[in-house]
Amino acid sequence: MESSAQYQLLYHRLKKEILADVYPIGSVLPSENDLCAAASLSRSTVRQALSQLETEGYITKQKGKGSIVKSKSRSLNLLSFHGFSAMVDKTKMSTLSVQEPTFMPWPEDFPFELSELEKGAGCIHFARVRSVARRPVMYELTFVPNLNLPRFVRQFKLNQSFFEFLAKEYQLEITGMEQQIWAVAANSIHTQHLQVESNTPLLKINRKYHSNRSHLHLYSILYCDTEKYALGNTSGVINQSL
Amino acid sequence: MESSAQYQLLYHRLKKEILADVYPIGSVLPSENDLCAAASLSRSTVRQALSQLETEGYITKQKGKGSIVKSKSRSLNLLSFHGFSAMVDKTKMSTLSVQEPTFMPWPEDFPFELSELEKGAGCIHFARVRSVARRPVMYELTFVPNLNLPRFVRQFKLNQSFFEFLAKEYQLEITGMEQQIWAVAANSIHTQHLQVESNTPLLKINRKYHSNRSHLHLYSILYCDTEKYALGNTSGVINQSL
DNA sequence: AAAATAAACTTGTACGTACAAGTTGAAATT
DNA sequence: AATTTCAACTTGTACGTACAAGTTTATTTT
Repeated sequence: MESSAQYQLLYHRLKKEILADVYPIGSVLPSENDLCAAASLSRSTVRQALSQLETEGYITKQKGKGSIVKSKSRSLNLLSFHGFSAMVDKTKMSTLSVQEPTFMPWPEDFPFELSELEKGAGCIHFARVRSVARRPVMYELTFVPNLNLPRFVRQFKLNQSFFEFLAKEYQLEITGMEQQIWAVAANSIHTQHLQVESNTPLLKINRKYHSNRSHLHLYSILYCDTEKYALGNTSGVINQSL
Repeated sequence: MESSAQYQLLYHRLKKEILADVYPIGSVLPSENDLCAAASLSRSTVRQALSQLETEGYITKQKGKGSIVKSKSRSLNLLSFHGFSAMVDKTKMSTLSVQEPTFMPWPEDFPFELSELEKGAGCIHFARVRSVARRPVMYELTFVPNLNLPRFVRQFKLNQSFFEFLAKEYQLEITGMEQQIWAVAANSIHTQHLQVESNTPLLKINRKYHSNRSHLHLYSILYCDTEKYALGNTSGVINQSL
């Protein structure tokens, strides 16, 4: 962490504590004045930290009441499976390795444009199948340019979170992404991995992730069986008021 | 406009001026000190307005340089068609009315949960087909609760932008949305409107839009033929957890 | 002329004060 | 006991100061 600003330090601390359930969802954070006293900071500085938590969706503030913890992450938004009414139980999710991480040249029909830097570096590729309640729902192909990611092939285990691994091992954070979405008919590869009949409609998503290393992008190709679980996400600033 | 706060007034003024090309994309806003002097405000207040413009994606700030206009809207991200490499020519897009706006009760199998307020109000419904280069690509069903939207049925023309109409007529702004996405096989209704063969894979998207009126939501059901054009979007700062 | 330096900008961080306005619960009144 | 009132919270808005740090332009020096 190289953020030396006081409000950034407080922001990170509060975010960690929210994620660690020190302040569970629905609970109220200490008041601004309490945070001032505890951290020996001015109210302006404390408010700057809280403001960042608010814009990132972790808390909502209510005049007269306080700062209420809203959610523990805003990234569920990007790629989460939903049942028809309730969120899928995370304990029922599992990941199967289809292709262990290997170093290889970029595929010839790679659907994304690559920079010269990326082309020259070659890529690391792996593939996984995600299941919910033992039912395969997503077949995911990931491609990473081999740029300053030492020991990746050996150290990354496919059953762990890819993004968390990148953050912990390389201080690499995902800052944004572009995606394109199609509906396609399942071919023989998909029928095998997703256990669906041929020509079943599948969601195909091509994703390019941007990171805090300006020239390093990650690429994913996803095939999703939405027969039972829809792919859901949320975007923008949503007003609460349950 | 019922925002009496000074920073809100400045925020709205600057936003309008950005949209009106007083400050085109890439240009630099007046410096914070200039804005202070011009509006007789303190720098904190000016910074609060600029901060809001920044989090909403209108400007980026750069230390030492200034506030640079980034984009004129943040909602195009939500729904745009892409060709394989370049954006589709907007002049080739057209809209066909399938169902003119009519007042009706909510459908019995409506896929979203409705509040009691919305249920009681009934809904306004209309449907459109969007085409790119004379090829139908999207069949869109829209449902709006009949809440304080006078003259809607009479005044809204289906070939105009729905969101722009709401903004201009009712000062209604879209602040966010939730969506669920499926891949489905085309049935007889879709084959008719989208001119595709039966069982063609289609993208189905259910959307709930949130607005600046906290109890007013808009609902859309979309069917997209992605044979030729993918549905693309970009999302800003996101977090890990995959 | 070229390079180093300094001055004059810009935004970023951090401190402080004061009061407005919404919420809550205890105290006083009925 | 029920209601009203008020005090003690909470966040929101707005003002001010001071300095740090990045960028650009003008000046001075080489």
